[in-house]
Amino acid sequence: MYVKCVTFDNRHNGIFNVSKLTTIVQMKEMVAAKFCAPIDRLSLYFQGKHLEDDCTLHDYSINLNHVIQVRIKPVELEKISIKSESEDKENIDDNARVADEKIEIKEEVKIKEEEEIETTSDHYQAGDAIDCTDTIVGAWYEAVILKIVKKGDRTVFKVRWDLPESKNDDAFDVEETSIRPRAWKTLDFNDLEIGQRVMVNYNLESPKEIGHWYDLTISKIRNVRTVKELKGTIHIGDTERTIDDCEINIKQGVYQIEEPVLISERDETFNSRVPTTRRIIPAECKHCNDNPKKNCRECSCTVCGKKTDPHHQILCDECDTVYHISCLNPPLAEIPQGDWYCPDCKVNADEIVKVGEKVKTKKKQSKVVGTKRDWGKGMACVARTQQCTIVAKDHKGPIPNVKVGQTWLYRLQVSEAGVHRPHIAGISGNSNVCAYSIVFSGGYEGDEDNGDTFLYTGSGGRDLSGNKRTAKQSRDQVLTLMNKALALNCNAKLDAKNGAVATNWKKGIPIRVVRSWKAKHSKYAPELGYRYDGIYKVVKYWPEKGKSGFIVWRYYLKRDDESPAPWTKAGKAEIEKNGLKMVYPANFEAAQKEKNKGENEKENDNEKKKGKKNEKENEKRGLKRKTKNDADINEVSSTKKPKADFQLDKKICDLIEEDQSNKKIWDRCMELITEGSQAFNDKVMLEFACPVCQELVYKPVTLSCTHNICISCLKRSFKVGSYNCPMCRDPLDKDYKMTENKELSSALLTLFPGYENSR
DNA sequence: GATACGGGTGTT
DNA sequence: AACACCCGTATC
Repeated sequence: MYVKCVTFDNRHNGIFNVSKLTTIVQMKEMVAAKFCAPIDRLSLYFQGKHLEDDCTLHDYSINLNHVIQVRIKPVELEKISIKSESEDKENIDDNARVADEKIEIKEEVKIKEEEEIETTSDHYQAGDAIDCTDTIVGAWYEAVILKIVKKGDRTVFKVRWDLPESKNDDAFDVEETSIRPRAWKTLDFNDLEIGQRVMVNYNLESPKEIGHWYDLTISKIRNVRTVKELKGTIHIGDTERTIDDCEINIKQGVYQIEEPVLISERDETFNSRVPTTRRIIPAECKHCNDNPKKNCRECSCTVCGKKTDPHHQILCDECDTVYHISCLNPPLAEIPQGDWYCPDCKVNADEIVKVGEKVKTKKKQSKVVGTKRDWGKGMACVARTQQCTIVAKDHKGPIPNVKVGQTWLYRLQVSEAGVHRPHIAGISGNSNVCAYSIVFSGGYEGDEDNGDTFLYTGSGGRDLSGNKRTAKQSRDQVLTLMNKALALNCNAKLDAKNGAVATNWKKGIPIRVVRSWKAKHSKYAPELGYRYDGIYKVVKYWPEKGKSGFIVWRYYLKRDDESPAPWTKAGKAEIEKNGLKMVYPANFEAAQKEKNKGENEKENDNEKKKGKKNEKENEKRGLKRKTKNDADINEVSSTKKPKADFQLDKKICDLIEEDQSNKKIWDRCMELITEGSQAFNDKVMLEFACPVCQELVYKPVTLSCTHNICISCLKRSFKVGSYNCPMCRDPLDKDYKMTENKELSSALLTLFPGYENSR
């Protein structure tokens, strides 16, 4: 698998071919070589965690395309001066790097030395109860000012959260913009007005549950006798981020936002009006809702559940489970010094705690470390890096922007493209609706391929115990799950006993068919990877005793697609015309190139050797070229270099021509036409992405600032009082009349047929 | 929680 | 070349 390493300053980066069992030390060696930095000055981080030398990438769940941060520790100042004086021979690059670091260090020191002088503020003083936003959640929490200081020319407030357990030494620095006087006045629902800004409780993830306290600009009030409804735009902290159309749970109260008051204008009531209770926020333990009277084995002692005697409770350094030391077996007399692991985590005493080693391998994952196999170099278990959102998961028929003949190297990429979503399963569908797509891999005995028609076998009836993914038939297949789904595509009444024949096969529900290169006995399979072969339909299906002796369900599929099949002469011409190229995983080609480059530099290979090398490499990877008997297949000479002479349909050209208001954007897209339809379509999708919903614009409005927005997205934005272009903030009139750019609409819909179904 | 026509490495 | 083995992931 491939991972990317980047320094914090983004000055160095590189892609590395690693396996799950690659250790952090090995990783450091690779990084050191590539970044020309001494290994002992490297620190690696992943998602904020420091990576320990003896652990593996697997221990930290580092997967394909993940990014590891690299810190090159600066050398201490004195050392630099000695070094640069004594080692004049150091090359220029190195000197420059060292010099840079020197500056960095000086800056660090400067910040540290910055003096804090106690000062005063017009609006606040020490001891004030305030509300303060935090940078992570972006909500307002109760806090107290401890001190006001001057750092250089900045006024900084030293505050702490107003919690029973919070102490004065938990103080942190904030700017004046992040604080305001403590809210105290709850507003009557009947007094609320549209456009008013108030503070409410909202849960971003599950709006019905109790959440944190955010500012809200009210956009809708419904107040009838039985129903009280409040909607509006939630503001995240003091930033520009907002979320429109949030429905507020008003049971928690609506607070007035307090404006800062000059200290000179404060009256006696100012401090006394601060509420004595704290506002509600989500419980830390969902299990017991933080109820101190309730026993809870989740957030308290896992043995007795009692919340008593917190000073004698310990946390396992591995799994964070809580134990009373007296509840342990055998019990401990006192809290142990240093790391402590619970009985469950301390399975293998000699695996635990080397000095300085903090992160342990997780219980569930430790098994893999025991294997000798260099697991994880492949694509078998990696996660998707992209999601197809242009159509819904249950989309039937072709995927807009995916042409017949498109191939992908791995199933993962087919999934990312939205053509066939499951990673392994051959049939994608819903047992109550129909099947959407299948992969024909010829993996079942009796699968027969005649190109335009083929015999497909259902799934199931295999013993997959022992964590297997495939196996021999060991029992009868039944017409349930995906087998039933595929049967529903047939234009006939479902018969789970005897099967059925379509009355009019063309009227069946379309199925996207992907042919796998693993269908070794098929003449129609691609040489490598997975190829979209277009729409097929189920002509008939029936149960049958397979070679294994068990019943399997068979399906006879027939092609029903306007585009020529990829194995025909016309189909090959189409592929060439459209410039369809194999889709590789992200970074795959770059890493491959890198690898070849490295080897070529080493051996100073010539062009011919390079070619051979590539072939050899591919062979090693199991990507052998297939030799096949293609006697009765119309083949276009494969020695010819693929060249895209793709041209847009006249119909589309005319539609584009009509969309004069976007001429410049279309011109930019047209520049890519020589690279084939794929490149062109990708560009169109990029250029015409709605800045609000990030999808291809649907029913677009073209603003005078040239930006295109979905009419529904723009309406939503207006509804909450934002009268600007969402892209460039160009002001718009409150009464701006939104009109759909019909020309752009029809051009896009013609270019991406079926797209409107997903909107 | 069960299911799945992947994609690797190592062994026969 | 065939097979045994193993795993994380997405979907139902």
